[in-house]
Amino acid sequence: MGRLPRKKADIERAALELFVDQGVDGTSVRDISTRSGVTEGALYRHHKTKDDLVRALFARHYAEFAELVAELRKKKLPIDEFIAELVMTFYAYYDEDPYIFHFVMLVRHKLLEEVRADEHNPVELLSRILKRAERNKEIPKQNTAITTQLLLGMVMQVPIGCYYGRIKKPLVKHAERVTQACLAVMHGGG
Amino acid sequence: MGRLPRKKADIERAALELFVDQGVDGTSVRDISTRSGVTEGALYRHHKTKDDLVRALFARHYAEFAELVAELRKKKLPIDEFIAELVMTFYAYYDEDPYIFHFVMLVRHKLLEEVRADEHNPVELLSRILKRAERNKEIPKQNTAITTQLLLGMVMQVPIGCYYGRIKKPLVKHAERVTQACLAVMHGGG
Amino acid sequence: MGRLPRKKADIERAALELFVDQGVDGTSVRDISTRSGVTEGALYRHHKTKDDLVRALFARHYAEFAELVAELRKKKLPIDEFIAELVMTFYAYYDEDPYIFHFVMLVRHKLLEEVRADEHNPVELLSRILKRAERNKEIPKQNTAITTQLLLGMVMQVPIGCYYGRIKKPLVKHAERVTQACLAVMHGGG
Amino acid sequence: MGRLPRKKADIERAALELFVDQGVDGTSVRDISTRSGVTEGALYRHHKTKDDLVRALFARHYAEFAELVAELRKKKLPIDEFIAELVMTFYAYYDEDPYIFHFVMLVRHKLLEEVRADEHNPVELLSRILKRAERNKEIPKQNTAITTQLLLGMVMQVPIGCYYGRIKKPLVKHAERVTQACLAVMHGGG
DNA sequence: AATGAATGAGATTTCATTCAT
DNA sequence: AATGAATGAAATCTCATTCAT
Repeated sequence: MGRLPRKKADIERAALELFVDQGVDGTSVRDISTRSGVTEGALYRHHKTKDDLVRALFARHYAEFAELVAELRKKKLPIDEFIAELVMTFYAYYDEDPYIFHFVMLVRHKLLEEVRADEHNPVELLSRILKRAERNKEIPKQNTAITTQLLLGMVMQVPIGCYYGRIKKPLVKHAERVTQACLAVMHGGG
Repeated sequence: MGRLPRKKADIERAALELFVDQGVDGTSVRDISTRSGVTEGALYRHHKTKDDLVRALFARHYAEFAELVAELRKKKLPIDEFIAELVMTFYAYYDEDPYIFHFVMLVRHKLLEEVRADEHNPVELLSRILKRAERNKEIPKQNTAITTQLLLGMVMQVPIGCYYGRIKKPLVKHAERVTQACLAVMHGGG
Repeated sequence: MGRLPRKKADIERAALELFVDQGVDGTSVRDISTRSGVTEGALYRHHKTKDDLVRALFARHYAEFAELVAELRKKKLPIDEFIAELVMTFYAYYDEDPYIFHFVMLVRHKLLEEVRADEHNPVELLSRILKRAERNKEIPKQNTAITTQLLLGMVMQVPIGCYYGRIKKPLVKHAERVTQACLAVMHGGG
Repeated sequence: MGRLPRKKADIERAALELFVDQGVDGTSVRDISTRSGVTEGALYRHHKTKDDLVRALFARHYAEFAELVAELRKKKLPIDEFIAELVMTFYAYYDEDPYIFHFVMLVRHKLLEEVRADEHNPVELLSRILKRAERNKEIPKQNTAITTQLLLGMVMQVPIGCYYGRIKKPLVKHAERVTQACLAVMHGGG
């Protein structure tokens, strides 16, 4: 066997962090190689292009998160509990590694189209959950498309506020407040 | 007799749209010249550098919006009405030209630091408004930093949902629902 | 207007000569820029890629030559005179600028497929001419596909021998001998 | 018990074919490893460098062919018979493995200088044979340098036509016609 | 012998900016 | 004001070769 690909992880971690801190276009392959202590060429053994690296990171972490959500769905919880657990799961995930969250946020504009139709897409998923809750009379009749965006906006903005130092870590401490807000919006109707 | 500097406007419009669609770093001066039908050199007649063009666009549109907000503040409305009008103003602004809205969102990370202390900074502004409302007992005691992010998240996410076709235009039609959600969150305490 | 593209010709000439002397793959863009006294980037204003430069040079010179042949065809000469003039035209062309000839020879493997079906393709053309001569009883019945290759081989090999110093310039001095050989092969039948 | 060094053969065969199809510079070590199903590093177990591989292939196959020609010379045949046998030998060689033929043609420019003085060099050889035939009055007085190129051109062009599908395999079937043409050119004088 | 990750030098290409026209 | 060729620096990517396993 050849050498173990010990530096692959270093490259990917450096890339992830730099992408978050400087943007994808703002990060050169040289930046990545400098930060990871690996030569530029090494990146290309593991990923065909820089763009491929971005896609691979996105796909991996997006899949990871989708897995968490899928597990949660299997429990068939009532809507309120589902939201509570979703927020908690999400924020625990964030607390463990904020970079992953911010990276996924950062590139989803470019790459999400590729998984748009995917039912693991969190937006799509939340939308379906809300529609079903509406049918089940768990929540009042409403424009669920809007509600989806409202909940999403709340849940996702708090980590962003955290990144900018406006919200204190750890996020899980705020999960209850956010959940409460979500329930208020959901049940408020419209 | 001086005719309008139409080319300048063409350049700036092309730049604005490309920046939104491809990102700032993802848009070359050549892209701008191609889309605007003006040569590359011409850009430098009107803006010292590409970065200057970005800043000029941001400053102009951000100032425009800040002006709207400033007018609103002068009215010294009760918190609920202020939120209602803010959302409405914001969404009317979006409906008039979504590109401007998305552009401002896009570059605020990079450029807002320069105006961070600015009280027109929407985050800062909303934060202050909420703190005062809390002091005035208009809303219950709460972690206003969190509430700020929650409201912001809701208000800003809806236009994004619109960009991706999940929400129907015009946005002003959804202003009431969003306002209602904001009030519920604000008054819900936590 | 902008600067005149004065250096475009320099770049193309340098490229042509280097391609012949070192091969296409053996010639770097830096080589071209050094020899032409122009920066590397300049090449990319006039040609999208290095490969495009190769194609442009080939297309231009191939077309030039095809034009010569087309003119010749219009004269509707008897086969012997046609061959005589073709060889003479070809060698005069070579004497004027040997690099062009060698360049076209060099890259035809890669690029000729794009013009394979083209009736301006000299191989195709010669083949047709021979078939018609056969039908007109100007030459005896034979495998014209083979004869085409035989004539082609003779006519093209002499310039190559010239390149390696085995044949003295100018080539036109040898046109008669080559013509004579062609006629012998053509009329020899088989 | 030593099993055959099959991998070495696989590498060399893959290299040979790729060199012909894509050129030497146009073929990377990685291409060779992919096509041969052997890893990149393995190549360096058998050949010091890529260039060494090229030289080894050339030397081996050139030597093979030179051997054939040497045998032929020993027979001291009259010029006409010599040409006939040379063409036949050459084409049988081609029919057995066209890739070898094309490879030798491809790299002879670069590598033949090392064997330029070599009397097995086909150009040199043919040239000497013709000069001697001229001295022996087997053929009329002529510019043998030109005649050499003419014969060479014919003999070599037919395999090329075969490569492009203009001539049908096997080549040995065309040997007689080519020989006949060679004799006509040789004896035609000039 | 074999593997394939990693290196390091260099190739091609991009691009904001300058400048002769 | 405008043009677009040219620059120069830096970006992305390639690739023969080495080396730890």
